[in-house]
Amino acid sequence: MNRPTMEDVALRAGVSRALVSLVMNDSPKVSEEKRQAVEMAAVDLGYRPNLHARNLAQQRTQTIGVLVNDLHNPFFSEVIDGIEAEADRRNMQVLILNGGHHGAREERGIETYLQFQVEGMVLVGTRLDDQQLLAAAENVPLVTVAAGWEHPGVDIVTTDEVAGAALAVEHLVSLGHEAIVHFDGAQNISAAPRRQGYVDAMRRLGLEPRIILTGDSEAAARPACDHLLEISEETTAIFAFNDLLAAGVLDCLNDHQIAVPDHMSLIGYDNTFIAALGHLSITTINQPRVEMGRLAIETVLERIEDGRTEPVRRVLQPELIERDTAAAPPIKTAIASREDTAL
Amino acid sequence: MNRPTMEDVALRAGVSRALVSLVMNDSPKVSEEKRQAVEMAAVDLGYRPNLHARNLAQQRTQTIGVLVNDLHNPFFSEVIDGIEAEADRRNMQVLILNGGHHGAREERGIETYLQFQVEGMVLVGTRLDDQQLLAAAENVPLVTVAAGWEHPGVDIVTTDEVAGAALAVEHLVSLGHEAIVHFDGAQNISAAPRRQGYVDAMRRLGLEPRIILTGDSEAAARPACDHLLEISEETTAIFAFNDLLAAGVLDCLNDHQIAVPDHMSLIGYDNTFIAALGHLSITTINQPRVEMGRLAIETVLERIEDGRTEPVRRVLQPELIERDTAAAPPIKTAIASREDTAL
DNA sequence: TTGTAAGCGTTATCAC
DNA sequence: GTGATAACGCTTACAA
Repeated sequence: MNRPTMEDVALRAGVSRALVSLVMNDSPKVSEEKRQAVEMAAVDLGYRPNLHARNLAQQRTQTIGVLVNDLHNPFFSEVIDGIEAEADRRNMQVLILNGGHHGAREERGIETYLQFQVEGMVLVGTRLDDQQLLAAAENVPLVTVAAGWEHPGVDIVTTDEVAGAALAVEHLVSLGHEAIVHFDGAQNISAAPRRQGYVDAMRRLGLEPRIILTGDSEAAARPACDHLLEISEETTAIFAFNDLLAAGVLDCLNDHQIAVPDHMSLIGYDNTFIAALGHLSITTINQPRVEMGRLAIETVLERIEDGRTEPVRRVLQPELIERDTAAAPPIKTAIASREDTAL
Repeated sequence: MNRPTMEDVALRAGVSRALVSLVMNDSPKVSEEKRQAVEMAAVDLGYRPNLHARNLAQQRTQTIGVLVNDLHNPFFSEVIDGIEAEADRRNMQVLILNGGHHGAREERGIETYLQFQVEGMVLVGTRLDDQQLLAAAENVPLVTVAAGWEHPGVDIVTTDEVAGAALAVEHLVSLGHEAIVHFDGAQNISAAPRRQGYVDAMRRLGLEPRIILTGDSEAAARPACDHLLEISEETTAIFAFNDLLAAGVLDCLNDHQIAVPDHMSLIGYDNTFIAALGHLSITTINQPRVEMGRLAIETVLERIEDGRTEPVRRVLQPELIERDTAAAPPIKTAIASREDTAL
């Protein structure tokens, strides 16, 4: 026999299908007697409600679709923690789909969610373009986390990345650095605001911004770092697009016998657990990831349950986390003889 | 107006609902003319098939549920890569649910999948007990990855972790180590086989196993490491339960001014990107994670599509990855004056 | 090739 | 309280 249905349970309990439904949704208006009978029958048969039938009949799914750019990046998994916790609290089921860095996958993910009739979508760090975003937002409440431009119809939860980058620059300058270069995140969705923040802050402080197009992975660090050391003798600090990149830079500097932070300071971004690894201990910029996830669910639920219709933009504040890779620059003479005094 | 349905599309295209269905599932037996008409109507209306209705009518979901123990651990995200790639190739949709280290969440996840009518389930590193496992396996093809005991009705994809641990021990011994201690994974599902492999290998080589109950996170390393250094002067090598733990140990040794690998050798497990981080460069044991994911889907599909019924157990081989944390032990005199010669 | 009609397993609206 | 009965949106024989 196939999976038992409500009909089967009803038959066995000697009641009607509707009564079984009421019991399953523990409605108050059902006699204790019948309730017991139904519950027994259900257990005996190993009955399990069919979610599709339920969703179809109920015309709602209580489900929110989460699409994440890259499951490997620890940044995203912590945002998911916040999302799951809040969704649990609000009795919403969440589905997770992984973009895997692939635009096509992300598009398919959105389509899947739409067909699934999710009641809301949360896009975490995805790089969908405006058109795709808006197309999706027409059909369902949509909030982007750590990604995405301003758009009517799309809610945004993010941190002020421009300010975050400025924090890094200001910290380095306050330590006495002037020749600070930025290893930028290339096509990563957050690359632009961080670059912007870096450039603005440098200019504001009367310094010359210098940017090397790099990327957002550890591997991307090597060529950029090698290049920098080749062309520039005087650089004393690097502001890396993210922690992963910073880890790569650290490695490269190590190979080049350049001590951190004695001869080169380094700041990352995201404050993922990578930066916290004792052995690396990278000074970085924190984003409140769990809170971002929580807020994303809250925000999307405002549309679903409270019927909000104007877009909102929630911006959290980044924070400097001081660790061991940023310190005062070496005195000039030390720079000149970098080789001699290296680690 | 609500979401358009097939009915709406049919009306607009001037055909029957069934015809629309045929077009949607691009059946060959529909005239080019009508197909065009239907497609136009669908686009005009922004029609999107309702997955629940489809699943209900079709009596299948083409969906495999993946339940993963901990999204933070990079080990799991790579298994997921393999799962997604293979599922794509085989035209199966995968859903991901996160156990988040929580037994209760895992149970709920299984229940959700069952109600969802998934056609198969993949459990990655979960710690469900036998009873829960079997209960689930009764309803749907089930394969565990890197987790779970032998069970009729449950397929297993794993690596030979006993052999993996032995690999670590043998490598250290071949370098000349004798006083090798194991920091074990406590309640982690893989702790037992790795511990076993360590003990067996040590005994086989005539050495005395020494185990310190530790855990599976970076944070767990500190107390164990402190403890070890307090009680034992002669230890020359540590075999850590996993890379994360090894990273923590590295940090602790660093604080204690013990040079790695000069005065202490260290081997991790999993070969996650943590171990590969240039700055850490931890010698470790590799598990072919992507292949494990791929194989998991293949295995579950054998039951779904080919109707296999006897359980299988697919065991892949682990592999030693030599990096920079394991070398010959210091000569005896160096050990005695560890403090003096430290980094 | 196309249309008709009978499900798929629930929920929801009514009467009783 | 409880039971018919009509949706829900789609697929799938079967007929035409």
